[in-house]
Amino acid sequence: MARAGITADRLVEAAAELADTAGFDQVSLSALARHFGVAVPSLYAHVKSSHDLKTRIALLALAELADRGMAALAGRSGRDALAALGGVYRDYARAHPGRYAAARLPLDPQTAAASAGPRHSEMLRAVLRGYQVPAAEQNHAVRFLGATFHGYVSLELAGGFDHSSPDSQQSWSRAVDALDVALRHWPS
Amino acid sequence: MARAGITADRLVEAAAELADTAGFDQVSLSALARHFGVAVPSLYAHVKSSHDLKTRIALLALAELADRGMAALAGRSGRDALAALGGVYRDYARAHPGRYAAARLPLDPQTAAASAGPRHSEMLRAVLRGYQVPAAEQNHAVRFLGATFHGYVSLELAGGFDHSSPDSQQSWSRAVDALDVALRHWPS
DNA sequence: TACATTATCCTAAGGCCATTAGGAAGCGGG
DNA sequence: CCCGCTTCCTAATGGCCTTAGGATAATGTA
Repeated sequence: MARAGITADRLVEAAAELADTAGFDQVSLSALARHFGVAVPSLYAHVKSSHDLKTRIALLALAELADRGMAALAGRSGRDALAALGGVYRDYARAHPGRYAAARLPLDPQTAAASAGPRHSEMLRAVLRGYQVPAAEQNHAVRFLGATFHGYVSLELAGGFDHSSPDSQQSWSRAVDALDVALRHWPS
Repeated sequence: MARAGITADRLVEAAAELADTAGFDQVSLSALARHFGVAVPSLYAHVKSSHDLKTRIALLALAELADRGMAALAGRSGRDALAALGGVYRDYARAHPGRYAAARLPLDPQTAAASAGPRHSEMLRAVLRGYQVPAAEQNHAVRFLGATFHGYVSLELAGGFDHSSPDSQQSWSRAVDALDVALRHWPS
């Protein structure tokens, strides 16, 4: 019987692809086994469980997002950096909704610490360097930024802005402006 | 055989309770059948499907949230109204995480239109009455507010703020301040 | 009260999914 | 060449959702 040549990485890649096209909740070992023309239990040679597979998608998404974020932030500051980082999140979520959903998965503490998650906080903190936010307020501002980015992307992805004018691009632009204002006049 | 006295409402109430205590993803017809001491297919006399049940939890949550929001907004304006409405979302999500998760479920257009969803936009719009946001900017601001509220609550619920200082209450307070600033200096 | 209707509940059965156990077969190193 | 590791298989278990069709309790009516 010819081998299918499955590796953990190829599996995760295919799973991420499936998540983006069919929805994260459609990711299953069964679906992947069908995709690779293989029996379901065969996949257990590569991943520990269905949960393990989903966690790996999350780690992939967090890493891809962090890479793009770092690239976007390079050489930018202030409002430019803010818009660039926000744009990365938004664009990634629209291009890869399944991966983005995976990235919101709760991770156990060790996994989270070893993930690209910390890099995300660092990126938000880097954006703040372009504003005069007091040191003691940095964490608050990071949380505020993260919340708004995630919230907007999440609502947009859920289709919340689909059937009402004006189009989402304009609202996004305004949201970035509003964040810029809030950071420039950070309350203390 | 004694009847269990199940009604659709009691079913949804129990499901919502289960969602809050065990997690929304633990809500299943099986679990509810066990809870009521009844065979699983019996539940189909009251709900059309598992999806129908979850949708009803979402409608319940949206309605409860809207009721509390309306009550909190009564007699308040400006920053007070902003903080009150935000507090309703945050407190509800912390007290009823399962219901809050249900409320984020995508609804088909008719169901959404008949739900309490529209009341939520109205509440956000009511908050804006306390600020000088131009009419053409109202939708942008509504989306911005909704995104930040939801984003913050969502991250907090996922445990994102659990293991880092300072505590989430302070960050929340700052987030409300930041929103207030953004609305008072809305970019146009 | 007796009966018919309806709503509630049941068992049986089929399908999809995840997981474990244990066996066969490809593939590379010695 | 062949030993061993990895990959893959079948078989079996158990959980979930759903439909079909039958029995029974509650309700209203003659």
